[in-house]
Amino acid sequence: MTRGRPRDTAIEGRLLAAAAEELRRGGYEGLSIDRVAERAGVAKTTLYRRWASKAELVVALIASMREEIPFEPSDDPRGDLTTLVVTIAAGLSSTPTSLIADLAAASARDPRVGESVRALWADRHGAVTAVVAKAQQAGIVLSHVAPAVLVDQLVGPLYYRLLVTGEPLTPDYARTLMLSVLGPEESP
Amino acid sequence: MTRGRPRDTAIEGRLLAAAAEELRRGGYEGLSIDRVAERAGVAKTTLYRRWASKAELVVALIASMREEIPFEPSDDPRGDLTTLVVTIAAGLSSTPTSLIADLAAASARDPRVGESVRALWADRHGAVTAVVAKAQQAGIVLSHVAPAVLVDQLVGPLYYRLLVTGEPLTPDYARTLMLSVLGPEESP
Amino acid sequence: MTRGRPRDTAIEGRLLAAAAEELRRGGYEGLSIDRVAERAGVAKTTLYRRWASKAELVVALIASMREEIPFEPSDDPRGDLTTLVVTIAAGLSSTPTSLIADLAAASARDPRVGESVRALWADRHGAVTAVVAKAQQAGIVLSHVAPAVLVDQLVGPLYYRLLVTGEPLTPDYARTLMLSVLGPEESP
Amino acid sequence: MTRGRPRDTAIEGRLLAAAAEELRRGGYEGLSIDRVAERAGVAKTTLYRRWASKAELVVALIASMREEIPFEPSDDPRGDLTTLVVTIAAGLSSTPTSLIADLAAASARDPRVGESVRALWADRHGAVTAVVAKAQQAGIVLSHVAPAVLVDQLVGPLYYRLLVTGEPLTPDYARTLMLSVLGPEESP
DNA sequence: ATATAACCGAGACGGTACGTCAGGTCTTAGG
DNA sequence: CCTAAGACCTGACGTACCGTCTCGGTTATAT
Repeated sequence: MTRGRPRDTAIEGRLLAAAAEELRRGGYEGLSIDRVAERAGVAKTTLYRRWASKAELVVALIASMREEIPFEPSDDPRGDLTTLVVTIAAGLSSTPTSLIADLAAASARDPRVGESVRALWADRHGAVTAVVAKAQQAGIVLSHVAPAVLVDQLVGPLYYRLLVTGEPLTPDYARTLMLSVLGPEESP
Repeated sequence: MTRGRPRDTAIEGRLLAAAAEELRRGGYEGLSIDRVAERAGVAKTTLYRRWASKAELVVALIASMREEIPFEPSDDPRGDLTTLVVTIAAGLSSTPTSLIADLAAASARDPRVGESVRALWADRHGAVTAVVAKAQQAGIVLSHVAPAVLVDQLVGPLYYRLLVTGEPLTPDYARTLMLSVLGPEESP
Repeated sequence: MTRGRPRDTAIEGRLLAAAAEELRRGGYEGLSIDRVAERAGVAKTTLYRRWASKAELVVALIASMREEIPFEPSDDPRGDLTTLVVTIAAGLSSTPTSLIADLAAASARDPRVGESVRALWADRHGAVTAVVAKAQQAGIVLSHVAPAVLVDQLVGPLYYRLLVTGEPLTPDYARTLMLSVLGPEESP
Repeated sequence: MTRGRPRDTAIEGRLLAAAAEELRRGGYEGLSIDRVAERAGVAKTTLYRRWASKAELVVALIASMREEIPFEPSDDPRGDLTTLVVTIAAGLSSTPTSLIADLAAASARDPRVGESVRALWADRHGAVTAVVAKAQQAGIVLSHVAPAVLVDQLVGPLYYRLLVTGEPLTPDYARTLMLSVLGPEESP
């Protein structure tokens, strides 16, 4: 079925490592395909066989850098949600802002990149959505609005602060968001 | 004291106008210094005499793009807020997304650009904050969270959809946000 | 061993042809790298891959321009010499003066260019030298001076008029030179 | 008659000195008008008021660098001529070759420059012509050719060597030229 | 004494070219 | 079918230079 010389599996790792180093130094703009290939000791063609553009390379890079968020929903939707939002905020603020902005820009320019980038956030946001729905069913949360909207109001402000106002994403801020969206916890 | 030929004051305007048009079409990356100069009917050197790089040009451009949004608060904070959010959403969705993303990216890279860009949104967001504060005082809105956070939850989702999820910014969506944040209107 | 895509051999020719045309029109100063590349239907980088600067391009160009002048010595050295000098004069005056001057200037600046340029004239001057030597042996010409000096006195005035005094190089003038150097023809 | 503020006579000297230094370092191409003006502590306009172009500046510079050749014709045309040719050769070889070539090139491009440059050589060559004519009248030199042609054969080879073949201009060579043109001196 | 004309410094301006760099595609030889 | 190497195209970048121009301000001479 698959004939010919197989891909050297080690190459991908070397390329991503090289790209990571480049990204670390000069950001998205400072990342040069030529330099990445050279640093990895690989021909440019070999890189392009794996990712069709600089944007895709970076998407893959980010994807590889992201640690799986092992998330086990408990019986406490409110607690779960807080954990999730705090984790997302932490993840965002530990990534160079310009990178995230660049990914957004690349997404806006090229729909295919957009798809990849959205896939990048997908599981985090999916997890949030799931928990919010669960909370709604449990009656903890206002049910007169769609869960997607609540998610937007939990996660959107994080990106907003990051990309627009430039204010910091502290865990406290994340918890305040929770409070505002879910309302104060009822004392039993 | 030492003067020399004064700068042609009309040129700066023509350059910024040309740059604005370029930016509108192709975003930050698509803005070419050569084309800007040509479109303005000016030598490239004349442009570089004013701004030392593409980045500086864009900073100045953004600063110059800031338009006043005449907003007259009425006695109905809820109505005012809806108008504002819908207007902001309309403004955002009528601007090329990539441009907004590029501005965010440029902001993240260069603090000076960030300052300019934030100033760009300042009026609008300021108006929202003012009205939210007023609504809180009138008891229309939950008062257990800072007004700034409520603003984030009204405006943030707009940018989030625009830059991250790519979903459309309909007036309906804006109204739904309002509903979620302020709660359903009380029937008198 | 390490190959890569081979250079397109046709390109060099096209570039040199384009450069020759440019040189013919505007001399060294008028030769624009951008125009040469454009005329050759080639990217500027492709040109720079071959020659690192305008000067190097011109060196190569001159080297390539060297044409053979088929000259068959007869039994009549005096006639041969006249033919040669008249031909050289005609060649010189049909070439734009500024080009020749530019070549001289470039030669003076860069020894490598000088070498190329000298090689350019080599055949012609070599032929003159040969015939002069032959004429000396035949006793037609003064033998108390080295043939090289006589050649200088036949060819030098041509360049002198061209580059210094600006006077025209007529065939008559060439013949007058001959007469002065060889003396009047003896009537048999 | 001549109203207005008179030119500052010191400036011309400073400009020429600055230009000379520039020329010494980088040749004609390396001479930058801006730098000359700056080095002379003078505005560019002030320079252009004196010379209309870089070429004219250089012409004036050369003219200013040329020392008067005080030449007193004696009763010995042969000796006079030798002196003259040797002096000219010395003058030429003490000037950077590229400069002379550049002047020739500039002359070919611009007739006005040509005129200036020719004026530069005028008196030297005029002196040679005068002495040659005198020698012809005295019967020392072949009279079947115009004096101008003999001059060309004495002076032309100097420029030829300088600009074309690149061979050195030794006093010996100058004397050999003399010998060839005038013939061996008759022993009385 | 007061125009007036030409000077001077400073620097903007248009135009043209330079050489470099980046992203992406294509071509060849070899594994 | 992959890899390596590198040529190629497109297009932009920022710099340098030339020669012109437009200022404010400074001398001189001519009226």
